[in-house]
Amino acid sequence: MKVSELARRADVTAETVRHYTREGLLSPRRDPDNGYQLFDQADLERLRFIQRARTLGFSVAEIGDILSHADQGDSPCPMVRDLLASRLPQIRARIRELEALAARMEQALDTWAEMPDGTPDGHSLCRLIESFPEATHSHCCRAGEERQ
Amino acid sequence: MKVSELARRADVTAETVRHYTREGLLSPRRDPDNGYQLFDQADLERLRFIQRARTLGFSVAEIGDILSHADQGDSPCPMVRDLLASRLPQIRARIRELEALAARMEQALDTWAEMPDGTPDGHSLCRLIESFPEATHSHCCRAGEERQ
DNA sequence: CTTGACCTTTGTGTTACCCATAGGTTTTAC
DNA sequence: GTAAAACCTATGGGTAACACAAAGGTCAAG
Repeated sequence: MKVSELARRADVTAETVRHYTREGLLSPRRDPDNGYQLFDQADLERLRFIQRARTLGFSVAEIGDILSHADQGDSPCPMVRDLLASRLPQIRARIRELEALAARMEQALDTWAEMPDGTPDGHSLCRLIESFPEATHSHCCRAGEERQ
Repeated sequence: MKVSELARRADVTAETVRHYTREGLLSPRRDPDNGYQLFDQADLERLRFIQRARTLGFSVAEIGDILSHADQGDSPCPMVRDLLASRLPQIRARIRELEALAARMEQALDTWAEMPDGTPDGHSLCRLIESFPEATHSHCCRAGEERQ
């Protein structure tokens, strides 16, 4: 099957398939006539494996390591477990950061509900934000990013 | 003051100051002799404003909008409130995603604790991940990224 | 006068893709 | 039979918020 068919069967975009191929996670044969990439059933299973691993929080690079380990006949399972175990506390920390962010946002909205809109007077840019307490050096907190 | 001093006073890196300057959030004077960027007290306050806004989840581009609004004499406060109000549910959604991710990771680790490490036999890449149920098309869930 | 500490600009890397371009191929429809 | 639609290719640029390295100018101290 060609790129688009593989992509459809795994419910990803063709671009994603090409991306994984570029990164070496998939290695399709080539049609000698036209140079098209040809995937088989094993590639589909491999792609589904990649998707499952992604939902477990593995990066594409990590999955590449896992796969090439497995391709060489080594069991990647210990690596997988270690990666997961070390990632989990990071995820938990990230959740706490975002909860703190949400709390700050809510507190800000509550506080500001009672405040007038300040027209900048040259001294204050936006009293809403200026009145907000400076994060007491929490070093680990980044603002929330969102996708799409 | 020069870049490094401003950075030190606001507890950010000099690179961050240069970044904000490149993006137009800061507009230092230039020393006519050597071309060095010169910041004053107002820039320091502006930078602290930027930091507070960042902890509230605003992007650098959004803060740029807020600041140039304010610089033109318009009150940015309604914009600020709207942005925050629309961002908050996204943050909450992100938190739910990460909690689901953490739960999947824990479930995987629990399940795998009782499983042997599988050496790949050509059919299974890694039983640990292959045994993991495929995320039932949750479309909105990305794996967790972390910083440093 | 030479370190060393600072400054400048420019360009590259990070993550996981998405999108645009330009052009070749295959399939379908009239 | 041929032309348009739908697919394929490779390449390069964009995203967010910086970090970092390179190559070179500036400045205070010893």
